[in-house]
Amino acid sequence: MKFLAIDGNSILNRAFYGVKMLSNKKGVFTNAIFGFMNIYMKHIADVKPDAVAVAFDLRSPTFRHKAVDTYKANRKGMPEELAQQLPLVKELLGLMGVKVVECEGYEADDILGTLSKACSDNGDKCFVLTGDRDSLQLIDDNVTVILAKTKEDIYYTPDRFMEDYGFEPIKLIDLKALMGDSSDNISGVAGIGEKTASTLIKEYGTIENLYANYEASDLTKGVKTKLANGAESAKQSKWLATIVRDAPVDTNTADYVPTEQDTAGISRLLAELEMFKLLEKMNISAAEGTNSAPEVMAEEAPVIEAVQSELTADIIGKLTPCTYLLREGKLSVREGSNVYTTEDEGLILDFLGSDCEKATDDAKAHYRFAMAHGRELKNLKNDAAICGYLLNTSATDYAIEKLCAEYGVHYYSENGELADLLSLELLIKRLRGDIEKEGMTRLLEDIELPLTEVLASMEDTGILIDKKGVEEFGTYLSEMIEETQQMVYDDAGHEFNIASPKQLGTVLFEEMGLPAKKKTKSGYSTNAEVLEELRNDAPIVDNVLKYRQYTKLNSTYVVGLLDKIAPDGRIHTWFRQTETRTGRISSTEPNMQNIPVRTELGSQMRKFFTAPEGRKLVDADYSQIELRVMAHLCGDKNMIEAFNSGEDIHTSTAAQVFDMPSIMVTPEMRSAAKAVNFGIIYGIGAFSLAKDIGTSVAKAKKYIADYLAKYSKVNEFMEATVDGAYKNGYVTTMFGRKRRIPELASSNKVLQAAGKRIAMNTPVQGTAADLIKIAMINVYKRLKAEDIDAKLILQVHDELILEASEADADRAAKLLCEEMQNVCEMKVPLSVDVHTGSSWYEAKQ
DNA sequence: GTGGTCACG
DNA sequence: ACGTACGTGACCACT
Repeated sequence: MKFLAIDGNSILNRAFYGVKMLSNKKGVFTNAIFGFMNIYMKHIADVKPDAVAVAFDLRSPTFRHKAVDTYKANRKGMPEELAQQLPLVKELLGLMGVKVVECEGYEADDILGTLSKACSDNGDKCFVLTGDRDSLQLIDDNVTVILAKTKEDIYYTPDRFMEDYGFEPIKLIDLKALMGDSSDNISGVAGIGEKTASTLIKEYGTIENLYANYEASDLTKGVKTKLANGAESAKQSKWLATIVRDAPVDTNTADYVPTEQDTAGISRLLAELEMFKLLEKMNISAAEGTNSAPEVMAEEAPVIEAVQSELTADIIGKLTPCTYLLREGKLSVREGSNVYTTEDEGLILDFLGSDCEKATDDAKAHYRFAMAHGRELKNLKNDAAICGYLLNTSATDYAIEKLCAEYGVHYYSENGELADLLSLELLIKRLRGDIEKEGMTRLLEDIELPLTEVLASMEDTGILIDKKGVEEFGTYLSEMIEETQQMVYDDAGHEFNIASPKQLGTVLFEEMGLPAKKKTKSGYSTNAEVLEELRNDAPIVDNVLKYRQYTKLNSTYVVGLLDKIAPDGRIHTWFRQTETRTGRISSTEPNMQNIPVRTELGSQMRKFFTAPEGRKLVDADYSQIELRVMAHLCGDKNMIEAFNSGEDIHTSTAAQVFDMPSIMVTPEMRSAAKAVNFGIIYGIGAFSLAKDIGTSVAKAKKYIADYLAKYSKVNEFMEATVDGAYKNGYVTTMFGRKRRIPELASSNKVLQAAGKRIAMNTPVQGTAADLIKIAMINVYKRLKAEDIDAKLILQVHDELILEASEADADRAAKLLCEEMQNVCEMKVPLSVDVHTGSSWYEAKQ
């Protein structure tokens, strides 16, 4: 038989350090489990074993011998993030029918030693999977050690070992006895390192033989002295380095044949851990575990034998509150125990436009479907994806099946295509209850759900783009790219791919010998910040920067946007409402929230976003909304006063921090104050501030200290927010939006510091997001109510853009400005700049 | 699929 | 000793 023996601790450890930190919404870390399972599944597939054992350490204080109770004492204790994953891996393996082996007083490699010896004695083939080279001593004709490395695995057979080490595997023990191993507290022979030890073992084989013969040998005097002094230590080290092969564990290999796996249990555990990809990989449906999930009350299960019939116009008129789904042109509506279906477009539109209260899972798509046909979606009362998002802004996917698994809601996989619909009703009930409990009902009903229709309308309307203008700009850029590229080649003396950071690094820092300032994981850093510093050192640098600018504009904006022009000549972006951790919306395909504006050349791009003949674009943006939100949230008198004075906020900050009248503030002082203001919003750090304004860390520290002294309530607010985040595991915005911060539970200082900054930033960024969302809803409603010929078309976080008829443009601008300014009563005024023009470029002036 | 880079707020 | 400000999305090279 083929036996696979796995060093659980070693593999889990490798997985933990090799996979980026992951956690589920409850803050349970999962990266090691994830990595372990990937390694496990790969080797099951490769080895195809008949029997499997996973061994774990279980050491008692009386381990081995009192004299060596410091053994492995200096090995770092397991970090908490890893420790909490250990029992979960064992549980998972148990559910999979795989035997977990632990033995009081023995380490995992002792168990592997014992099992592999049993196999070897039986003539069974044994594969030992580990990340630890110590186990290579177990290799023999029947035992192959698979050494798991970061990039690849090495299958160590006796031949392969001989090739690498030049002696037999068993002599690895002798090698270690000489050279020692600090991580295992094996002292070895003082003064003998890997090189000498290896030579000695190749020559003498074992330490016994070495000690019997070394005195008469031609070894140097120094080595002889070291050996003589270390004789006792060598002997003890050999004993320590020897893996036990007779631990008291079950050595009947037949007992390790995996038993049947508990698919429901696996599904429940992995859903809890939010490891859906793995579940898929294991060919288990995410829904399988939920039928027996403890949270599900039997009476909550809906009637499975729903009466199915064709939807008719007659039924539509009589529908009471219902849930529905619209998938690939097929509508299914559930009302009580009835399910109605239809593929008739007219009926579907009639249903969407009916007065019946509705709940679904992707309302924005349905609004768009209705709008595209000049119809409406009326009385939409709930959306499962939006609820799922509000309850956990960090998930990647809010599909019904996953939400069911996550919230322990019954999922009727046996009911085929209607499973989602049957489950949706229960799901909505559950999610709605949770939203209520978490105090987010108003956020859902007054902000997110109404916003869905606004976003749908914005997507549906789109923005006109001057295709010809963009193409001409592209032609110009192509010429410039060609020209700049040639100059770079000339400077370098040969052609290469300038877009490859690797090749560029070689050219700049090796061939041309420019000073490398920063390194990335994979080589030299060549980003703009680094190149900017080298600008005066060589002409190639300037040309590379220009090349980057031109190619970025061309590929991302010219080519990228031309690719997205719809038949109506407009760009219809997708606004994502369940994407960001903070509550902002995002924009994709194309991203209309990062159209260039900061550079002269880049901003030309905005000239191609236009209003059609007879219409105008109206653009309004909040000024320093996040700082104003901060002033409101913390209630600092000085900060509020600064905003109330109507003076430039950065000048005002400089005046207060440097304690002088505004008129004395120099541009440098203002710019430093501006940087500090930004830093405050991001969760300040002296290092980054220093880098940003090009000063010393010490000076940056003083700026921050002076700032926080002047605005003491800001300091108090930040501290209170971070404290609350530690206590609750989440932070909230002014309108009750929540974001969980699992980073704060980490014992990794860097991660925890990042968690603190997230805690400080999210209430501010999130509240600003709440505010503009409310403004959008109000603007949308008023434009309709007042019958103004204008429509919202874009949102860029603190900026809203309307397209209006020339006749209504002024009214629209006034309305837009009013709604944005008056969106909410605050302790500071909200200031809005509004402009009108024929293009986005003009309207932003 | 990941990392580097760069566009925006 | 190490990394270094918050939130996004797109494109390219490379594995």
